[in-house]
Amino acid sequence: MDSKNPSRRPVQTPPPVAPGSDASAADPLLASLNPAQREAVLHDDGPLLVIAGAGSGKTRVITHRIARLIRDGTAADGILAITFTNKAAGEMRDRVEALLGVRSPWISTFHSFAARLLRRHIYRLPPYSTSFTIYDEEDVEALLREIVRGMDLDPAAWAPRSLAAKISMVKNKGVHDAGELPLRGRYEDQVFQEALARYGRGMQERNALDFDDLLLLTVRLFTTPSDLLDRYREQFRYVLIDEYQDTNFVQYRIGHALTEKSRNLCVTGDPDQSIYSWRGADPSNFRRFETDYPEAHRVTLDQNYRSTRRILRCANAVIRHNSDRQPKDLWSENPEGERVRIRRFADGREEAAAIAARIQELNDGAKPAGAIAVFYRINAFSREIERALILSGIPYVVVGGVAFFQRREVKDVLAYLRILSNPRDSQSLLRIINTPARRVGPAAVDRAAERAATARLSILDVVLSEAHRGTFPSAARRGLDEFAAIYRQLHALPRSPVFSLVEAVLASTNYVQHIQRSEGEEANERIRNVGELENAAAEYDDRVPGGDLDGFLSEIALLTSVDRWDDRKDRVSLMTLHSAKGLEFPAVFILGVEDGILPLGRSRLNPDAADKADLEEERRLLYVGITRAREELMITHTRERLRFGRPAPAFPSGFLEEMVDHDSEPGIDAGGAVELGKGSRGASGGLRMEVEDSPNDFNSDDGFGGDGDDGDDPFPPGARVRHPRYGEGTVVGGWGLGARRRLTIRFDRAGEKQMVLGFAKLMRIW
DNA sequence: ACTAACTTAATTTTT
DNA sequence: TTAAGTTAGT
Repeated sequence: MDSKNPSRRPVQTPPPVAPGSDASAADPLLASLNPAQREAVLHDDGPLLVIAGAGSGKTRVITHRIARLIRDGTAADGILAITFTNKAAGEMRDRVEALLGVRSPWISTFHSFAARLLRRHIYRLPPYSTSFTIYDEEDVEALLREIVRGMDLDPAAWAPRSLAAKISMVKNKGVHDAGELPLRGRYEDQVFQEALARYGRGMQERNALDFDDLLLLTVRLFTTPSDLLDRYREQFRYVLIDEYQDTNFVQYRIGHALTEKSRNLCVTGDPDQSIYSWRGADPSNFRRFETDYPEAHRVTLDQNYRSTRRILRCANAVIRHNSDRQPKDLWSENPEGERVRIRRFADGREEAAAIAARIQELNDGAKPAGAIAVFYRINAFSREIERALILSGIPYVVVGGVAFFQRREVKDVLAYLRILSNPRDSQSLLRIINTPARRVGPAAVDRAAERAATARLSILDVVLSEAHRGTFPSAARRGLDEFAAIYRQLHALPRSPVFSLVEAVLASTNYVQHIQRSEGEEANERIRNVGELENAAAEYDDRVPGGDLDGFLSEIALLTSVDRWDDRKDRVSLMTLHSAKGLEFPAVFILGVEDGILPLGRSRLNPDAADKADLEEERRLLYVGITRAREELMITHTRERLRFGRPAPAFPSGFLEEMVDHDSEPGIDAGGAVELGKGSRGASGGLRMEVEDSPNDFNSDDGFGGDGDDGDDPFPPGARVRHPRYGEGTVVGGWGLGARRRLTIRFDRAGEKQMVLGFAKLMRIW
């Protein structure tokens, strides 16, 4: 974390000086490091593997190592450092510069590195050209939708989204062309192969790359015979890769290609924090590293400087339940700290209100809003907490969520810029050819696409050509004329500053007026967003000397969800657990820790749905969340959750029971749960969890509401319920526990039915 | 070709 | 609940 906000400065205390290391102690780059950290910083040539637990000062090690390499004679541009977010890259750059007062080396994400490399060299990989466009998910899905239509496939069975995911998975394994797919005879495989082939051709025609292409084509640049790889190997004497547990195979190959000769690859990470395997990340890259670099030196950092001991015990207790891991417990010399609070609420509203209330208390104490974060598993859960914070007048910022650059109005304006940059980007062209509306409908678009195909021209060429345009019906023709005029006017402008280009787009299209006309209440917000885009362009012009349109477009395409987050402002930060990776806050709230949410899916009622690997990744996600907290941690769940606007019963996550550290004194406070807690039936589970205040059913045998008749059962016999299909009825019996509980319900009209609580969309009436 | 009214699907997580 | 996609009427 950056230290601009004093409330979030790392709590690292200077560790004791290692015995017999006077020389080291005198070195300012080593003075504040513990022996293991020093070892990593001082390690000279050759591969280095740093297993760094949460809060163990990993970033410190990396920055100090870079600084040391430079001080000891390595040229700054002889070092390449890869981080997980652009924000982390920026902070690392600042830190290195602060340590040495020199220009920092090349630090960026894999994707940004690849984009920069490709801008320079992609001409070697025809038909791509330097002004390629980076497609985001939406662009990719739009193209796939077209392909699915073109292949006459059932759009339900071949949803663009899952198709995109599948394509990405394949690419992450290193397959780029359909021809490289292992051939099997199954119909689905053949269809997939054909779709992939069409997708590849479509992207090439458009001179467009998706996120995976950036990496894959970089590998291809390096493996296509030329002097290029040698040149970069020569340049990057040292390569460092952070968050190694979340790199994929293609990224591995990039790192390996660069360092196969020099052997100077340093990787840092923590297998317990691997949370992106769904995106192709492959933690076995650690193993691969040790195979490919058998001489690697290994350093483990397990002293935590961030969290209180209670928080750490909670984290250790959770992660210990993962079987697929090397045992590793974090330890700390930090104070014991406050108890970790686990709280249950009736519904999301109460949960949010309670969190807001606690935040208020913290604000009144020593913790400003900027010291506090709220994490959730899915973005949709930000709503309720936002509402509560607004109600309490607490300033907040949602990190990530619906990304700014994905907003419709922003993408429209960007589409004008993209078609300027890359005339082959027909996806962008089609987006704006009739936006603002100029009477160019689907029929005209189809026709233009057809003519383009037969004349072997781009659609833009057809639109720009007087001759082709003349063949359209008069209304569409006038619209196309108008578009062509706008395009020509914009095209004549210089490619920088970008700000002027944005202005020109807005002016020539009357875009703001268009918003006012077509949008109702949201018009103002959308206009504000367009204004923010102007700011972003101006800011880019200022910050990047020599930057042009291409640079601006690739930068915003590769922004990570935390990149736009200004952590210097004093606001509560709201984000997903995924976005929380790498961050830390004095106080952390994790909400919605419920079965089916965290772990997401249906693991408890339906253990087969999520396999063990998925479950363990969910557990790591919680572990990441817990270990973000420095002093205060509160974890909440509810008994009822709105699903698609309808209330549905919710059950505590199985992970909650795991938080108890059996081997040491209690660090968890599961008491004080509001209302409802009528007390548990017999705390028979022994010392499962220390509960101080009003005990709730954490103490019962399974951590869930029982099968009995007390206030803990959301649907006791006699309860009246409503079902969307069967109408109203009365619960007459039940069997089983938690979400798996089977209820027998006598419906007034439909008769008696058995249903599983977790699946049935039941609402209690009284 | 455009608009308004309808249906329906979606919730992982993100470069 | 909400957004996006579909259909029917102008």
